[in-house]
Amino acid sequence: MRKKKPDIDRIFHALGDPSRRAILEKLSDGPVSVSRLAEPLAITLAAVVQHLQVLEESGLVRTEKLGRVRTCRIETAGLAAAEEWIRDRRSVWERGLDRLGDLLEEEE
Amino acid sequence: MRKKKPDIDRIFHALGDPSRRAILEKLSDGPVSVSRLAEPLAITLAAVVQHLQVLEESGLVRTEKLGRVRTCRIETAGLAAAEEWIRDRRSVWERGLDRLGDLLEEEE
DNA sequence: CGAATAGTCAAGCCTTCACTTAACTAAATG
DNA sequence: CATTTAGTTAAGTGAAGGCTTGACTATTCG
Repeated sequence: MRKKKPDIDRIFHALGDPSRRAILEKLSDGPVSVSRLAEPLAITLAAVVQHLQVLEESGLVRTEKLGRVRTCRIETAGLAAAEEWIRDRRSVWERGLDRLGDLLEEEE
Repeated sequence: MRKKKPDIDRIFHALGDPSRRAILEKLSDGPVSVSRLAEPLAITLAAVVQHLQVLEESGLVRTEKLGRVRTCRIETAGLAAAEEWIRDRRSVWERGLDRLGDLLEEEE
């Protein structure tokens, strides 16, 4: 059993919120400061900071503070983990489809 | 502007819950009845039914009732949409990395 | 220096959410 | 027919979640 999971639980929880996904979308264009991130978002700076905390704890975002500006960037490893989880579910299922309605169980 | 989303919102919300992901994991081995789905899950049948509703409304699962048994199966299109969203974020980011070869250090 | 800028922290407020219990319907089985 | 099996629905509860306000800390600028 592999124990070294990049916290799939926190990752998917973080991805579950639309504001957080919006942040990631913005961030995928490149590193952005917190207030710049907040600008288009119809919510308070404070709220953005809270989302950022969740994103950082889940490993989806990395931030770094220089002077009074905190710069945020996407951490691809987190996204990759989520993508992998999904791909796994899909591929197992599609392998199952090869049976084409057969009631035989798997092997392996 | 673009309205043609396969309900990314509901999909990621659905994926955000661990019980729901457990259901999907089980389902990726092949179609299963509701009560069989509930068996390993430390929650009530009623709770499972509710999760199933969320999963079905999000398009991640399709169900079909024959007699008194409802059979559930994974709908790969939903998973594919989520996977695509993630891949998009990643690829845009990685493209950006090519342009700006700025300083970034991996920490472990 | 004083003022503006960029964040941070802590309560508190609602709303949403997962889950339970309990009462109920419909189909298979003895 | 009576019972068990499989699922459905409704109502309620407690906890978590997203967001706001407001007070506070650093840093940069005129």
